[in-house]
Amino acid sequence: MPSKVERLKTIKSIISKEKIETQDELLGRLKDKGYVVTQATLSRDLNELKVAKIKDSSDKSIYVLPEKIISSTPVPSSPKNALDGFISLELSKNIGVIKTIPAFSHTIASAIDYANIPEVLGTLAGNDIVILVFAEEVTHEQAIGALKRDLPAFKEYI
Amino acid sequence: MPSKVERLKTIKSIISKEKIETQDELLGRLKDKGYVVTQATLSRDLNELKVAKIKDSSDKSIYVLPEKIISSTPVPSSPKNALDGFISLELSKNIGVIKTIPAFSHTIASAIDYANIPEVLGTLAGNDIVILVFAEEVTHEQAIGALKRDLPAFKEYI
DNA sequence: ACCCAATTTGTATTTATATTCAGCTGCCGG
DNA sequence: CCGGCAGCTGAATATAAATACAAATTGGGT
Repeated sequence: MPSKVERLKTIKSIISKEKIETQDELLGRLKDKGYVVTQATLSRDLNELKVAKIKDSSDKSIYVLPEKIISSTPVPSSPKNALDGFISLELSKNIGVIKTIPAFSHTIASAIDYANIPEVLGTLAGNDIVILVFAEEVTHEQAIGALKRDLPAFKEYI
Repeated sequence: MPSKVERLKTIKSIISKEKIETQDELLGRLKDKGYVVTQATLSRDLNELKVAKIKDSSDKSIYVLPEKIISSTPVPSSPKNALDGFISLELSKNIGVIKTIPAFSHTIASAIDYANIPEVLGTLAGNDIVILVFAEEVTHEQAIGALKRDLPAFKEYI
């Protein structure tokens, strides 16, 4: 009788239905259902299930199943040619305007999004334009510096 | 000198680019960038950012930003709550940037449009972002106040 | 049934993370 | 200018989770 497999299924079931905050808590719920194990085993089970611990609103940490998670692993660098289609960048107050070859705007916008530049609050792509919103205190020099820093390909263009 | 705000942004940036396994590791990367804090502060920062810890392939636990995680409460097919999919709001001068779960931006933008908030001149929705343009003299506090006033659902999120 | 190897588990411990408490700083109202 | 309040932080500590190690269990293959 594959007791472990059943236990894993039960764990998934519990986690999907209740807000579990600690392994000890889960331990108790498992005991209710007849599975008596220790915290060590549970830790290994959760690892095997690749269960994540996230913070919901508010202040509580709860376990969630991996099905709920998008693109888990960060990739160190973006594609080399992510900036193909770039034409120009101009700044006005806290807004940046990138002109692109038509249809290239989305590629460039996501490259910038992906770089997750702290100074850039967000991007919005049109057909041949990308609008960048910079954080309030960021100067034009800092903005350009940040783009070059986190998206080295920019150096060739700016 | 909003040192904390900058630190939080840097944390987001680091987490999005590197596989960070522990807070001590993140502590070191922050020190590299000039932010010297203790693990206690970092724990509080991560809590504030609602950073999750997930297990990637294989056996490594890494931190990920909440943008990567689908709201643990399944989304109603016909959005009961107009703000389903809302992730975050940041302000810069007279511009507001709302991050959303992909494809939810238009729903949220129309909710804001529909609320007809006098302080909001207009909205523009991308894929996972909504840009708000505020009237010139509106302060950040007034902007947030107006959103909560005319779109009570916002209170749960901001 | 027996043996061996692999898997699973518990105990004790280490490692990682959260929290308590106190001190500091900046700001607001008087 | 002062007193007090709110936010931020570090040091110390408490709590939670992961792991080293050894013992127990399982599942063939003979």
